[in-house]
Amino acid sequence: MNRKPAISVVLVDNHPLVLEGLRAILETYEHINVVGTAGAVQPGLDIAARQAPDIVLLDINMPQISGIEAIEIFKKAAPSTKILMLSMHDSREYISASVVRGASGYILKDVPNEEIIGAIETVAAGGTYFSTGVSDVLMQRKQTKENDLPITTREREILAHLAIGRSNREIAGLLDLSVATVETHRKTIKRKLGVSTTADLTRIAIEHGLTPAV
Amino acid sequence: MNRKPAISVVLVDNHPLVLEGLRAILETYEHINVVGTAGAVQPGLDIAARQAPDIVLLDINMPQISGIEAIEIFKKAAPSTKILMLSMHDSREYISASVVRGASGYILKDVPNEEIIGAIETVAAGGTYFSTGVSDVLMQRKQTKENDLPITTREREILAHLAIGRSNREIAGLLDLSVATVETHRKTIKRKLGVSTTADLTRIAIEHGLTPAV
DNA sequence: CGGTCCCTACCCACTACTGGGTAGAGTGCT
DNA sequence: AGCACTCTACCCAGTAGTGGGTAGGGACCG
Repeated sequence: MNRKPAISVVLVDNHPLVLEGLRAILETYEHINVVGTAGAVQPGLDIAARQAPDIVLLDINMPQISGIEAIEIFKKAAPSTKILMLSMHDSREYISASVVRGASGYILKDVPNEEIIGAIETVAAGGTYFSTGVSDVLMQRKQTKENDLPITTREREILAHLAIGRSNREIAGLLDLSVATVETHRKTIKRKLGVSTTADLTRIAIEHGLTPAV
Repeated sequence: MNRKPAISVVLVDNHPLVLEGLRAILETYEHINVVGTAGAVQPGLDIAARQAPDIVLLDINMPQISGIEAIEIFKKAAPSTKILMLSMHDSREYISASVVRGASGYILKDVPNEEIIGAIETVAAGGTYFSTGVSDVLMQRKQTKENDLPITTREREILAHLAIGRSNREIAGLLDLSVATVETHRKTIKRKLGVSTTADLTRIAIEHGLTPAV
């Protein structure tokens, strides 16, 4: 059970409970070595830069700097360290955002202890690990992304405003455009998306996460 | 430090990490006695019914039976036991729902260990404990609820449709009404709510949970 | 340099929505 | 019965959005 060299792990989570729990769980395994814990991104970075651990277990929901944003910062501070995300949610956005930024894995906090250990071992060995269900989410996400909205940046911006009920005039005012221009964009968007009503636009905007997630 | 009789506590949380973390934290205090842990409501109930602990620490987010629903069940199974809710979120709905059902306290999982201990002591002594910020939320909630939307059922229904961008005609079709009637409702809603644009209606509908939470 | 795309902006006729009314039928309360 | 309220529905004049065009300037690419 202890043939491999020990895996060094740093824990970053703003919940003391989770930190304690993780430490307690991981310390029962001889081949896993918790070399530091941090309650926020910055102290975590300091530890990671000094220790260059094999793995950073990074909570996704943290105040100030979120775990997602922190991925790239950790990658710079300790390039050889693998990032394993910890989350309460199997949210599409979080998962794909993590993968895009270079995380090696994404595990949900409610999985059995053994799965967490398995994930750490897999990622330390250079692999990737995603909790059951997470892979499906990624596949779904990829599909959605591939035939993502075939509209331009400006149009996407206009769509976001339209979707929350703003009038052409309001949008024109906000973006410092002529009302006529907004109308043109609106027409183009509808033509490109093959819809004719505002309700359809709203629906599409919500589906694609354009509305500011109230 | 150990003059008081020990406080018996049962932990119920579907996250093994949180259970371990809580146990680790609480066991460092001599006057707190973790007499059982459970990963779901049902086993927690069995323990609580047998042990009649002073306090049940109950996670709010659990599959099948949520912590909120569990409050009343625990109250029945062990009437003398105080319920202290644990949550990741300072959500208005959760907090007020917990209070209404008889929880003695509500603490957020990201508070310092000392605050958790303090909460347990306070609740064991017959008091109530709410994490900083939670009280404010309760006050807010009361206000919001009291002057909730002053519109009729029918108007609320129309508003939900309007807020997702449906046209008067579409709504008339869906509800089997004359377009004129929908327009009248629309006017009444705007007058009652004191707004003039569709964007305002959308905003209000979202704030009050009328939009079907996509 | 020519082609393509994006962003901007306008014209025109048509349709939808707005905001001001009024009003009848039904319900519930006193 | 009288009153308040809700839901329904219409009229009218004004404003906003729609759907069909066209078009110039700028960026990018071969």
